[in-house]
Amino acid sequence: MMGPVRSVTINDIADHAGVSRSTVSLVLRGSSRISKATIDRVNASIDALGYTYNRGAANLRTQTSQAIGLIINDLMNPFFTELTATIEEMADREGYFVYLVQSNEEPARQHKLCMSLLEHGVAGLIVCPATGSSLETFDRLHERRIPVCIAVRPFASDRFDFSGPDNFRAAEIATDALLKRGHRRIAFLGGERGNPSRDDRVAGYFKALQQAGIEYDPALVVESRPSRQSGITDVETVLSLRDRPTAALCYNDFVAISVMHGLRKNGLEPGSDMALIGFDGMPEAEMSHPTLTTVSLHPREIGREAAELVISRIREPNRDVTRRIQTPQLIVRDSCGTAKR
Amino acid sequence: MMGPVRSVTINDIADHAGVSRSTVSLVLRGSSRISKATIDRVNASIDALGYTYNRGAANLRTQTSQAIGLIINDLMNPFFTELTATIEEMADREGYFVYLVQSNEEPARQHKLCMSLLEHGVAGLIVCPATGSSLETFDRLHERRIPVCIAVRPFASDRFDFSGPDNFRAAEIATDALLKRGHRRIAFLGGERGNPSRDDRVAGYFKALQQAGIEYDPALVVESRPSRQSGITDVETVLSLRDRPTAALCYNDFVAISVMHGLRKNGLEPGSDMALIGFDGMPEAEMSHPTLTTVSLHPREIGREAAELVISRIREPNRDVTRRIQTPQLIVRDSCGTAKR
DNA sequence: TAGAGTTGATAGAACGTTCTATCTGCCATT
DNA sequence: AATGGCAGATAGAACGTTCTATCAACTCTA
Repeated sequence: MMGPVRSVTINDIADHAGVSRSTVSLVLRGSSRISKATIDRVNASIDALGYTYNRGAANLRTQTSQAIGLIINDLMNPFFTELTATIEEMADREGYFVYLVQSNEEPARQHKLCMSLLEHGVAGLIVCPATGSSLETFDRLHERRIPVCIAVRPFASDRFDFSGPDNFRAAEIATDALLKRGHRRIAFLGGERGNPSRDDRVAGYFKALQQAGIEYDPALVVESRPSRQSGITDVETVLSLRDRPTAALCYNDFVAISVMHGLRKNGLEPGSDMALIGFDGMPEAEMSHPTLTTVSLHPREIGREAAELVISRIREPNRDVTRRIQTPQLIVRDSCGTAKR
Repeated sequence: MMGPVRSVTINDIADHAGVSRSTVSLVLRGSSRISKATIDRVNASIDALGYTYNRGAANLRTQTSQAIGLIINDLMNPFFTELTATIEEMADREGYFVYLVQSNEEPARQHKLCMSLLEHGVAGLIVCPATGSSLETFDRLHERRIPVCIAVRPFASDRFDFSGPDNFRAAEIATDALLKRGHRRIAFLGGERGNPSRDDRVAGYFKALQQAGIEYDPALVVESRPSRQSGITDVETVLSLRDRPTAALCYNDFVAISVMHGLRKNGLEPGSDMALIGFDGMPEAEMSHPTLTTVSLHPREIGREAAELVISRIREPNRDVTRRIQTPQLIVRDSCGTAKR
């Protein structure tokens, strides 16, 4: 019936209210140099005509933007959604809007998304680098001089601000907790080589073993691309060894929960037959059975810092590069062998 | 050190390549009316100068946009993230970009987000209405004549396209499955009155009971705002009854998993001591212990249809309003009483 | 060789804002 | 009565694109 209505602009408001375009613009931005009477008249016209502010046009004129791009790896992972939730809160509070996208851990897609976000005119970017990220992407961002904060995984982070967890320390803490409970054969299940988070965790695990004087057994470190099922095969790999481990670090909480299923599938009880510790501290960990001992990486803190960093760099583009590292924290529950039931 | 670099524009490219602005614009859009030689020259200049396309300026000129706004209730809920993932895939395939935001089930926030998305110039909107949504929000959208698809929960959906599950049928299916297994006292745990999804499910549950000749007992229907813990108190409410239920429908899979914890906390075993069925069909349901019987609402299908509907309406604004209802599907696992171990 | 096409490229206005500079009254001061 | 200052409002250019109309240089045809 009705064709696409030509949108109501600031000019229409001006005509309707009998003032100039400039005046309407000033009213919209709450200028103090306009009289109460005109303000009221303009606002009345705005209501009457059903006006929507065209932020794109304004951004074009002012060469600014109130959007921040956020690239996460996986929307389905609560660690990233918690991170996202905090970033959105912070951004909102500061008057920014978040364009959220997921890279699916694909560097090519990540590159495309970065370019797309630039075209969409973001004022800054928070990127959780995909495993296998190419330097080219970040070179491009750097030469465009766009404020960027790298989050969660340190990649090319000497040139950009960074907010993330201390993965090395996290694995040390977890390994120590298992050692303290008397375990000598401890596996590390899941994660792919080349993913800096995973590699740092393996390094921390190695260091803790070494300090306890335990020889490192490569057969106990199982690599795999994390999925909802991967933990099952990961744990079966170490169950097939002559000398089985009595405990395992799992790359993240997802893997840990899937390892629980793998154990049950093989007639073993998670927690008592094999002690388990995950990483991330996602809320679901508390709802698993047995409840999951995990090293919380404080996604909300990481998100808060990342948002702060990118916003502060938008405002002050030339300040020094800064790194904010969150200290991880062990949350002891039932899966690490102190089962209470 | 370096101030904010004035961005490279189409004019700079034109100067560098020794052609006109119009020519560069045509090259960017892949026009066939430009000679191979000029195309190459222009592309060379684009690479040399490091140009980024300003989509905002183009949108202003063409009065179009390739962005679709998506408002979901809760980023932390896998049902919505699966929905989102499919919508993003579809949008991407059709050349659209998704602006994703969450309403946190707050109508006021939802209203603000709608207005904000309009200002950011989306071509269309997919909204999963928050519980307690005000009609005003949707009136505003309607008078602005912006293409809108309502998803998941039918609200004001006589004026807008809709894609969602058949909640009534879902509850009938679930209730029948429990009746077939011999249960007579079946509870309905979680969800808030006023949430159309929940109300439809309760109605379907009621209908199935009625058809089986079972009298409806209001004490078995427990209302609560769903959270990661709410199922615990929900189930404790019905455990305190003289005549306890032997089975329960849970408002969604989250609630169901939390109900499992509530049962264990009270010394009961989920599945054998109380049969449980959830709704949504989220991937975690397969990873719980016992594995969760659930009615899948096919979030991916709902997302696919929603994306199709909004894109088709962007292209053809005046076609008739359409509704796409997904038929739910029971996925039988261990929690409904057929435990195999 | 004049006219008609065709191919490739272009000038200038337009999209909806904001910014800079300026203007009009009015009041107070001399 | 002339001057200065101030409050409130405005005209016109500008942001980076695309669109409409037009142009210049060829090639083909009769």
